[in-house]
Amino acid sequence: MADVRVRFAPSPTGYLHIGGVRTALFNWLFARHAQGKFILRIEDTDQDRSTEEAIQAILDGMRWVGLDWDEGPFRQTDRMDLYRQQAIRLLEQRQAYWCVCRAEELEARRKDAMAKGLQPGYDGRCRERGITNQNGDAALRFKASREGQTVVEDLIKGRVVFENNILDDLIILRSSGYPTYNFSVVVDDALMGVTHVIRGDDHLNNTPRQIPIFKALGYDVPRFGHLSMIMGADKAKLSKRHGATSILAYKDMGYLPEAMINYLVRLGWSFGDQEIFSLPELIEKFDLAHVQKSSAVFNPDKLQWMNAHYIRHGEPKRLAGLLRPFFGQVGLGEAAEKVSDEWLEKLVVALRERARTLVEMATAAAPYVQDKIVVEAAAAEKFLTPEIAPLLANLTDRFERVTDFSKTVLEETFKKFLEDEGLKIGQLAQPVRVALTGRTASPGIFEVIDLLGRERILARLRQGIALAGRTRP
RNA sequence: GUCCCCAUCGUCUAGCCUGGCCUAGGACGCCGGCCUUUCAAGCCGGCAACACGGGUUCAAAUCCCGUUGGGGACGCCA
Repeated sequence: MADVRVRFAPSPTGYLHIGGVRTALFNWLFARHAQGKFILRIEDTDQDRSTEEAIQAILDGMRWVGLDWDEGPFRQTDRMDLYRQQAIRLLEQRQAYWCVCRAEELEARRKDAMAKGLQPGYDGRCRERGITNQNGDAALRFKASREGQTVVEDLIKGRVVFENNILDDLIILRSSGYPTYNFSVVVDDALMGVTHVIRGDDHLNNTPRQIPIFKALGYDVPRFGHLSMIMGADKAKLSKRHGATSILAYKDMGYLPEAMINYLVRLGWSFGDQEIFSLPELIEKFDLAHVQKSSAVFNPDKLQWMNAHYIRHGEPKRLAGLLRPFFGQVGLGEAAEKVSDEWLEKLVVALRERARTLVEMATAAAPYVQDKIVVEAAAAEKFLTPEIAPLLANLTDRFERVTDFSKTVLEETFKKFLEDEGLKIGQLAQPVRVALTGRTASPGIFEVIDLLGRERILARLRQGIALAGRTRP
């Protein structure tokens, strides 16, 4: 077989959403697996709705998840001559004709037909009129066959048969001279040598309209594979209503691209019981045969679990770098600037088991990056009691006398203190935790100590003693 | 309305093509326990599904038909 060539062809009429990324991912994986080419093509023939910002957002999104392309990004608006040439060829071959029906008329007729329960398609009234495009404002229609069947041997759905009599003559060139989707895709897929068209389910009905165009133009028809859609919790096609569906929104919420990829690939594709896949593994194992035919509901909980997994197992150094931009978002921007990369790495190691997103991690980092903390009232109430005050004071004295303020020495000092006082670690760890972090939950107490450093430990211990010793109502 | 697609725990799925190994497996979530300096993580256990009805067969989650349900498409959008 010829070398595999696939493409991802989004239209820049909005941001790149989850569903688009999954389609891109499946194409990308298919290409990488087959050592073929992955082409990025921007379908911007809708002059009214396409925007430069959307193109940028698509590119940024693709880069963020790491889906790199071998060719492109091509823009259809740069290829107008090609479509017009091909369209004229069809006209000359008498496989296309000019139509002077007005858009408004067509719309009215369509509504009328729908209301009467008839097929809403174009009735073909200009089909045999032999109109010449004298005024330059006619649309060009493809003359579709009304007989026989068009069969799609879909790589995912299997054999799908369409009766040609349900097809109408679709417009391939608008009166503006711009090609329509169903025509430009065919021309581009043919000219770019695309061998496999892997796209959303919502295009399955377009396939029997596109196949005859490939044939009329004399090109090979590519293989098709139609992916089921991703739905929201309400089982409707994923849209803005379902909250953050822009892929970049997930970046901002503190998700890791590898978690996103891993989650998305499992939405419709499986390899036995396996859930976690590295990228090389995905490239090696991905195939269309194990792609689910039915649609899948997007499950934020599982994505979050997946993200937590990658945070826990990720390389601390990289995570630390990814974490930095999030401090600003949680109001720790200034405090975090003073922090060294080395220290931050240590912080990541301490926090990664309890953070599901980078936002959560940044939030949890507050007591460690800030100089001053506010002790939660309930925590102080419960653990910073008058009885604990002297113990805290004695511990502080011991810490003050320590000259080598290293984790090991501090831990030894702490344990020695427990021994001398005849205490179990559980009796003192919680009060100390509350004094040092202001919270009842934190990483291991010795990790906390290691993170804070002498000055802050002593200051917070003293603050804790003060809180514990105060008289209460 | 017409056409097309789909149908296993709440959700993602394995199994289906090539019927028996299925008392239907895994994962997320949920519940309980263990571990434990807290919270997590980890480990162990639990709840929970073959949409329905007909066939075919010795045997059906698996094959066939129908019903129901869900989704998508029917644009001078893509």
